[in-house]
Amino acid sequence: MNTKKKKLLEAAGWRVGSTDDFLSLTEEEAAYIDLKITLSKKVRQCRERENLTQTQLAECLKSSQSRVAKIEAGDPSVSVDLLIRSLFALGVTKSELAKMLVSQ
Amino acid sequence: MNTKKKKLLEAAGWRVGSTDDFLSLTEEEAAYIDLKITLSKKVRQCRERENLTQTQLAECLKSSQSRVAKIEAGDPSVSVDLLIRSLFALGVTKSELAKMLVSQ
DNA sequence: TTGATATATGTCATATTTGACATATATTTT
DNA sequence: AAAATATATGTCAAATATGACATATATCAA
Repeated sequence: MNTKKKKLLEAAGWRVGSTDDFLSLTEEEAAYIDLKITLSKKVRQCRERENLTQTQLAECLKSSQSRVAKIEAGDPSVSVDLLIRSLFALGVTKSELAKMLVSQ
Repeated sequence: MNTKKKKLLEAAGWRVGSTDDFLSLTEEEAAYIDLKITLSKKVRQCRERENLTQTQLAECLKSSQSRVAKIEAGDPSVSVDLLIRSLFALGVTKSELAKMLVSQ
């Protein structure tokens, strides 16, 4: 995946319509970015539901507050691995994760 | 002795050196590995359904045959990112991906 | 059998992701 | 208001993932 493309997309902000035809993304690139955005939003949702600070979640993840901020910001430097591990750390199950993908 | 967890690790191709290693496996680590195994199986399923060789899928992914083999083997060097990008490259949609997580 | 094609495994230089840190900016509390 | 707390952003060395390659082992057709 083109990192520059992702960075551009992210810098421009996602709220402007769909990502599909933006910068001529392929279907799979769009799906991948869409997934990352969905997951990043869910991390914030779950963390706030658990009344945890970013610092507290960072401790669970053995990471840092700044990285949690990036996770929730959908920063391009954050992998799907880390997003999903964050959700698991917040107690999300596989079936709940599945629901997250479709619920948006 | 949690043999279930050990089997999870071994099925994924992880080298479980000592008993201590797999005993320290937390629920979230187990969920993460379980997810990777599920996804790797689905990649093979989808590729075979499309009648593609590993080499052909590698071309789609701009990767290599050896990496596709590792993807399908659930090799620990393969990220969830790559697993999911592989599925998207095979035409899997977000909602289909969601179903994959629960169907096993 | 042989040869052709497909998949598996090991290694490695490069690329990407990571936690950590500094520090800026919100947000809340007193 | 200031102080305390929470979140955002930029940077970077170290850790991890990656494609590419060599080569081993299947699988299958002739």
